[in-house]
Amino acid sequence: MKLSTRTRYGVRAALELAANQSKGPVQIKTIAHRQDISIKYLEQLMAILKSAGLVRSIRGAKGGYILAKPANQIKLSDVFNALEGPVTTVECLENKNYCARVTDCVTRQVWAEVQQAIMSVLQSMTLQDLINRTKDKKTLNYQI
Amino acid sequence: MKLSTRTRYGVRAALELAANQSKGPVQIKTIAHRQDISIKYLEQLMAILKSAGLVRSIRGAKGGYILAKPANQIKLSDVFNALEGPVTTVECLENKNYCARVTDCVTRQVWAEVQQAIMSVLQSMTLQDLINRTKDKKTLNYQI
DNA sequence: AGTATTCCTACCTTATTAGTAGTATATTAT
DNA sequence: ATAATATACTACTAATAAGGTAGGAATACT
Repeated sequence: MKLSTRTRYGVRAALELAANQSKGPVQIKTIAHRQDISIKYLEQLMAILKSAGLVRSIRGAKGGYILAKPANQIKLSDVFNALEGPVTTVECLENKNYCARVTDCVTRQVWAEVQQAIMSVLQSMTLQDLINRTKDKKTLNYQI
Repeated sequence: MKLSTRTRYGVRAALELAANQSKGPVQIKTIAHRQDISIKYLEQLMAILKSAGLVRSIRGAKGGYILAKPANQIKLSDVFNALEGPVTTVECLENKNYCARVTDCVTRQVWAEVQQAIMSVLQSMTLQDLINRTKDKKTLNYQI
């Protein structure tokens, strides 16, 4: 049940944008450098966040990325969903036709509860909440 | 954040044993057949559960597997941990030396909360609880 | 025009998951 | 004893996904 680097990197990148909301677009290379992520890889992650409607891009010189909405309106679950896909611990939670026993399968219920537990945590936090948590606002202290 | 078949199969196998606790050992091939799992693959999963101390094996003819403890003393988190490894959403939760910023990293706190949420669900259920949940005790209704 | 940036798409490498195969070892029943 | 029935052990293989590279096209600012 490990988190993919995709999600971890993506959350960190989103936080970088959140921290710089007032200061205009942030370039991929800046984020990549600050967070120690491959530029080319991050490029792809940003594209995912963009198509999920969480960030907006500005092309060309002096371009970069900005959040598409205020940081207090972006829940961690939004970022998570975009990058990790829906938190579907098992196939049959998404696709009811996956298995005939769906209606009263005990293990399915368990995994559903696990999934719900994860989502409640992630839905309860916005990017802004996380920014507020950081003690030293200048240097965002996360690198996982 | 998908669950591996390893864990899914393992939980189902453990439930088969729980359901047959009073009736002596259950053979791998029986479980494999009932749960539609490859015999050879399940063999390996049972070995993992065994080395985790959750089941005991009886070799030779009329042998098979039984739970090492009463079903109400085996938490789902035990089975999960054995098969999936500790629910470590990120490396630094296990290994504090993994990253220098550990002490006040915001994202680490988030993943820790997620991890805690998952564990509380799994720790709150025993195999017996799940058996009790099944409506029709004869045919264990799970196949995910 | 020139430079800086995102955009797009294809590729590659490595790790993990899921599964197979074969043989050795232990236990029971005959 | 011997045959039959189980697990135990170890190695191999195939498929998939994760993580990352590469190159150039499109766009926008100066």
